[in-house]
Amino acid sequence: MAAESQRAATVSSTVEDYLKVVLKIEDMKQRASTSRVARHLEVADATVTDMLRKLKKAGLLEYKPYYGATLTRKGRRVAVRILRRHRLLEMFLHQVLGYGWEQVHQEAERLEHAVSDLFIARIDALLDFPVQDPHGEIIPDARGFRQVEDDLCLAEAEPGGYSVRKVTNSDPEFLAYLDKVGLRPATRLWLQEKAPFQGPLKLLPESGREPVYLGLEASRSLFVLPLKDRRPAPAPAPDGSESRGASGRAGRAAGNEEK
Amino acid sequence: MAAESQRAATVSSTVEDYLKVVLKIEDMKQRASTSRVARHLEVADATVTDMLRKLKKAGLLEYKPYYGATLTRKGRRVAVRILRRHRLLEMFLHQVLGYGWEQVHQEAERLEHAVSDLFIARIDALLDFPVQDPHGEIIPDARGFRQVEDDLCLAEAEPGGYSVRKVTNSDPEFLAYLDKVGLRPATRLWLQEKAPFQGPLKLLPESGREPVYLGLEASRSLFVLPLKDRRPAPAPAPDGSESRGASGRAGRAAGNEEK
DNA sequence: CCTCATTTTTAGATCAGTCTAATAAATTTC
DNA sequence: GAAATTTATTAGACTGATCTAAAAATGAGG
Repeated sequence: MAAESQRAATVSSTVEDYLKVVLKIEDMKQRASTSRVARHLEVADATVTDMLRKLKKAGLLEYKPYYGATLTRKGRRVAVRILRRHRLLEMFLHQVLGYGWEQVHQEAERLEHAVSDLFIARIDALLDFPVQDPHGEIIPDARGFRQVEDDLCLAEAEPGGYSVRKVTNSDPEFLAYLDKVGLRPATRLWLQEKAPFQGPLKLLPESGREPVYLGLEASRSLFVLPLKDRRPAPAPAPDGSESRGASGRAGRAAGNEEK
Repeated sequence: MAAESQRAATVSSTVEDYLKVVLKIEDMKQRASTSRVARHLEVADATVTDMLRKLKKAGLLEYKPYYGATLTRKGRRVAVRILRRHRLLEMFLHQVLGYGWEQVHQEAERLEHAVSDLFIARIDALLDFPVQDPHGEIIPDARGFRQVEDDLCLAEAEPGGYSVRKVTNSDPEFLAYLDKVGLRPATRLWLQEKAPFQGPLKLLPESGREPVYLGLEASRSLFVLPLKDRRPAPAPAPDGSESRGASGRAGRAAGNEEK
C-alpha cells in the first residue's frame, strides 16, 4: 500500500460509471452480480464480465466469476468521489441554475465526469457546503466520509406520521408526479393505510388535502423518518386547522468512513 | 436541403473539436490544411486525413485531398454552436465561480461538450446575455450570428493610443503574465515604439507606471482598437497627473450571418 | 522540366468499449 | 439428484479514434 492508497487513480468516465453502479448496488445491500450491473448500465452482460475483470486487474474491485464484484478501498474512493460530484452538481443545478429536481440527474450524469476538482470546490463553497442534494441524498464530504443514513423505506413503514428524507429514483416522470402530489424531501405525511396483497399505500401529505394512493413498488423509492409527534391523521374535511408537527430533520452524528 | 438544414446534427465531441479547429483556422484567414489541423489538435497528420474524409462524407465540410478543408453551412453551424458554448462557459466560470481568465479555457474545453442546451440557456440568462468572454472574444448569439470584429492586431499597429479588445491566446502562463503587467481586455495603452528587426514593442498600459516590453510574437495575440483621443504618452516620470482617455469601447453594428 | 524537400495519404495496427451467439456454470424445480 | 431454467462466460467481431511507417503527390529551385 504505497502509491496505491493516495491519488484517486485517473480512470475513464466509463470506469467511473461502473464503479458508481457497483457502489450503488452495494449501498442497497445487494450483490453486485454481472447481470445487475449490466441492467443498471444498460449494457450487455458480456460487456460487464469483461469490464469487471479489467477493473479487478486495476485493483478497483474484487471479482469472483459467477458471483460478482466488491469494491476495494481504492475503487470505493473513486466511486464515492463521483457520487459527491454528482450530488453537488445536482444541488448546484437546482439552487443556482433553477433546475427542477426531476431535471438535475440527467445533467449531473454527464457533468460529473467533465468538471475539474476546482469546479467542484467552487460550487461547494458557493452553495455553502451543502450536506444533501435535491432528492435528499447525503453528499459525501471532500474526504469521502458519508453520514450514516438512519431512514426507513416507506414500503416497510407502519401506518403513522413521517417526514420524507430522500427519494431514490431519478425518473423525471416519477419525480414530476411526486412533486405534483406534494411529496418532496422534508414533506411531512401521514401513512394512513397499506392495502394488502401488494396494494397501494394511502398517504396524506401535509401539503395537499387530497389523499395520495401510491403503488407499493413506487413506495420503495421513498425513504422517511418517523415523526416525533405522532398525531392522528388530519380530518378529511379541509378547514386549515391542522397543527404543525415537530421538525422533520433530526440531527445525526457518527460518520461512516469511506477512505 | 430538407432535414439537413435544421437540427444541428448530433456529433461526437471529437468531431466537435475538429470542426471548431477548422472554424478557428478559417477565422484566421488561413487554409485548413491537414497538418495545420493536426497541429491545433495535437494528433498525427494521418488521423486528420481520415477524419476529414469522414466529415466530408457527413456533409460537415468540403475536403480536397492535398489541399484541406472548408466548412459547409452545416459544419459551420455545429462549430459556431460550440464556440458559443465555450465562450459562455468561460464567462460563467469567470463571473460566477471566480475563475481567473487564465483558468477558464481549459475547463470550458471539457464542459462545452458535456453541458445541455438548457444549461447554456440558463447561464446565458444568469449572466444577462453577455456579448464577450473574459478574453474579449465575441460570443455568438443563440442563432449563430456573430458581431463583426473591427479590431486590429497589435503586431500591425502604429505607435499611438489603443484599448485592448481581445487576447487570442489561451496559454495560462501567458495570460497570467499579461495580467501581471496590467494588460487585459479594455485596458488602455500607449504603444510608444516598435523596435526594428522583429524587435519588441514598448507599451505603456494605463494601469501600470512601468513600460512593458512585449515580443513581436506575443503581440500577435493582442487585438486593439485605436483610441479616439490620441493624446501623447504620459511623461516617463511618475507623477499621477495623466488625463483619462475617452471610452475604449465603441458601439458596433452589422451582424455577420453564420447560419 | 527535373530533383529534392515537404506535405499528405495509404496501409496496417492498436485500444477501449461495445455487441451477438454459443457455451458453460449455477441454481431451482420436480 | 437429474432436468430445466437462469445466469455468466467465452469467442469472435465491430466502431471510433488514434498511432507509426511507407509510399505518393505537391511545389520550389536550379
